[in-house]
Amino acid sequence: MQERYEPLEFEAKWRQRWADADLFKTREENGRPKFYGLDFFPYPSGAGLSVGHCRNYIPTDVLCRMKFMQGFNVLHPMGFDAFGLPAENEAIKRQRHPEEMVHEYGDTYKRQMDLIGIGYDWSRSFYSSDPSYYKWTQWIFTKLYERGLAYRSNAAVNWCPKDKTALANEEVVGGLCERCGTPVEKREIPQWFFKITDYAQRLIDDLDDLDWPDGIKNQQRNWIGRSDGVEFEMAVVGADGSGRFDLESDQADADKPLRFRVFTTRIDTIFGMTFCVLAPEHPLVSDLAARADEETRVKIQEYVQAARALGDTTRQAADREKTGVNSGFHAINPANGKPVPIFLADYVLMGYGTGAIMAVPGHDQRDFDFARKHQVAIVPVIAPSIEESDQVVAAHTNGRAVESKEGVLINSGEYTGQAVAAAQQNLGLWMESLGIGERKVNYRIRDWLISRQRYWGCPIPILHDADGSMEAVAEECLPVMLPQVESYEPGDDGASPLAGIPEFLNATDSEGQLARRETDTMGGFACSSWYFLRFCDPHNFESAWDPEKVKYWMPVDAYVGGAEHAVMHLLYARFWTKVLFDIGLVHVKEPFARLQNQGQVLGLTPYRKPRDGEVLDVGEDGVLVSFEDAKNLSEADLQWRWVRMSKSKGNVVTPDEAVAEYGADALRIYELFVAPFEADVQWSNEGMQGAVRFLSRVCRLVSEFGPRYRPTWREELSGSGRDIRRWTHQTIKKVSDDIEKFAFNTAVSALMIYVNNLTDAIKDSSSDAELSEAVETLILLLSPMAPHTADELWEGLGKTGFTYHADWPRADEELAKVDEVMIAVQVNGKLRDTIAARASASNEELEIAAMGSEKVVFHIDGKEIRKVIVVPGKLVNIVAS
RNA sequence: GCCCGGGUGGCGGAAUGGUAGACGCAGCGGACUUAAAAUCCGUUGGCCGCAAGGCCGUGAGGGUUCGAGUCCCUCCCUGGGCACCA
Repeated sequence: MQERYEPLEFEAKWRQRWADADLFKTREENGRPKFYGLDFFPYPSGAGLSVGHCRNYIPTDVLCRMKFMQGFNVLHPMGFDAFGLPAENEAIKRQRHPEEMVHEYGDTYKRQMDLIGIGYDWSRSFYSSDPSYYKWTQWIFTKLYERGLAYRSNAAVNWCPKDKTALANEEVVGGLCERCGTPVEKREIPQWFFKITDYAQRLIDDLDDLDWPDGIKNQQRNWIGRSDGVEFEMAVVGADGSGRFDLESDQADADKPLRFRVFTTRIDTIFGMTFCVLAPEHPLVSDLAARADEETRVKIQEYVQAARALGDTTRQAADREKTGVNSGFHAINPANGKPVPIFLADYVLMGYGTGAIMAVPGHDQRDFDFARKHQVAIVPVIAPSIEESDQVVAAHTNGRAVESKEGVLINSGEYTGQAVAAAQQNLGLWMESLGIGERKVNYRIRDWLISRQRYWGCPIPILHDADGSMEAVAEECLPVMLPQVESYEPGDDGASPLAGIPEFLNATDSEGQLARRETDTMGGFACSSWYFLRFCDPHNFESAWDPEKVKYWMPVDAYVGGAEHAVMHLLYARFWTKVLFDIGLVHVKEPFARLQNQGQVLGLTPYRKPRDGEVLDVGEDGVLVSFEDAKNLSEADLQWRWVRMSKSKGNVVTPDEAVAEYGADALRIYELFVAPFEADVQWSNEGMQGAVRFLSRVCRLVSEFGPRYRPTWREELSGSGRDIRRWTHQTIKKVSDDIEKFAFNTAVSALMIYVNNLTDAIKDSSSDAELSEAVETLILLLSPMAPHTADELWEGLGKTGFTYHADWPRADEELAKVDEVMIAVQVNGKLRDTIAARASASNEELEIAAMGSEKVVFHIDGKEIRKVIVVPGKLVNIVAS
């Protein structure tokens, strides 16, 4: 038997045996509860896995292994998110075809996942680029199309000039392409969208029932961005401010009354409106320009042109000066009938609300800044109280709007004196009663732009008929196969490379007429929005899935991955699931009942202090240097930092290296133990060494005890090793509970304590039966975390088969109970002594025992005892003065 | 600016309102060794003390409580997300 942890001697052997036994093939036996454990669908990168990625896969594996041993049918699959830009860009760079490339990379991932002992059922694996998979991605697209949830629209979209494709809003961060950091441009191209906005409210509401990290739920709520407010109508009047607009003009519809609608969340401040703003793209702008005098018309047109020319990044920079132009027209404030000037300004966005606002400079900082620059009046209408209205004026003098919702209305006609909340309610009702406006909810989220003008994606299954209409490709004609091509580089013209392939492009519609295929492909997030359903029934060629199988396995019970997907994948997958629920194709409204985000593994990385005048990359305050160069730098110039492992930083540790040097189980134990699951960790060779030591101690304990091991210990328990049995059953409970709640670090800690205790206990030659139970239990509790070592030791005890097939130990609450406890004795809240007591001791007994302590007597000497607090099993606190 | 996290020994971290620092890493002392590595044993928050013991201590300040790392208020630092979204 192994006397120390020597992974080279047995780990590979066990992996081979597991593979030979098909150990991780999904069990679907009747009468067992199910458990679906899933890792985020990875894109297989050419760099392979780092030990950072393992931080995702190891914990899920531990939980799944324990669940299986507890008798669950466990679904623990893995596949590859192979379609999409990262793969295609990599393929272009390497002059390879993405198809063969992703399979090669996927094989590497699989090899590495096997190397660290992850128990995936590979028989269920697939690539999202497999026609047998994307056929059904297309099929789901047609389902959305039939329901009006997939539509084509000419829109000003975010275009990445480097990746040469349109991007979803979620893929644009701070005006830059999330993937390559290139500033995005606005382009008017017909694009495909999914109508996720129809589901905005449900996507917010159903978060409540999910067992997800609060941070992620919050991010989703913020991204969807519900705002409750009032939308109302404003009438445009002549420049003199009187009467309805009916300016004399030779234009035919010049006397048509002009109106526009505004949305506000602060209807309570309506009496403070001193101007209105239209977005430069607002449809009313051209009407106003047409009716304006020559000089103003030119000014308006110039401003609209200038706004259009600005990129989103510049235009939406929050610290930019507020530009704008006065239209010369006015609008009537419905609350007090007063006319206010209408400006055009690009700080108002056409894409949100109505593209027009009522501006209240007294209580909105943006309006305040604009009003100051353009000399518009600022009227305070909210104050802490009527008496304290001067505070508001003082703030304005200091250049600040008062955005607080605390306080009451002032200068607000009959509403003066009302609290903000009441006034919001009352003004909303008043507007509704007169039909001027109504209370309304707006969402920040936009529809999901799904089309990409790229080759390597799932073709959108749509035909453009000769008459200009569109139709979805019929199910029996799916999949629309992505053609095999030599060259697939994207062009600058906004057209997909597929548009240049006549054999693909030309097709016939359902009536046999000539038609043109849609040539855009779907962004990768479409493919990953349903893969968790396919895993339930991956070999189904008749349909996307058998509803019974999905009904059995869904929802995912533990979904594990990085927090960076908080609002993209997780929102899209929830949306698709809801649509499929509405169609009746799945029975769950939410795909992922429980979500856990693992922390990252950081590598120590050398940086050099910038030289004078050196320009740094965005977000960096030093210059990345290679480990070689670092050796030649002076200590003053060199800075070591902990940063996320990545190929480009040169700080990656691969599982291959870690396993070769320390062993797979050591890597597993280290990553589980080093920090809480969700925390970032700093990679350390010393820490790995600690894991090796722990596993060696386990081996030594089991091998030293081995000769005394009694397989029939159950019949031989004598009642002597009470402590041993108590540790055993306490540890079973602790480890089981901790794994369940993703507290792997404390689970390992509990095993370490257990091992330390048992190491002492075997020095005593008695209690062999109790120790036999303990050693068996130790191996089984260790099995999900260090499965190779557990199986090796299990066999060493003379057992046959795998620990994976053994029953998970059950904690006996009676045995876990302590019969003697240490009671803390405090005087005035300060610890003065600890005393031993029976666990069943009554409060009175504890109080008497505490009073009997010499140390306590010393501290209460001469004082009056005012109160004694007894916490059974814990402490006695004597309050004396 | 808004919304979430997080500040505990030299380090990673543990602690249902009830003995702060479990467990591990690093350090120190010792055993084994010709020696080193490995391993094992002991020790390790700070200050005072020969010791017994005492005092201080969970970012800062206040509060609630018999008792606060934990709950409440104010502030500081820090990580992340969103951000001209009306």
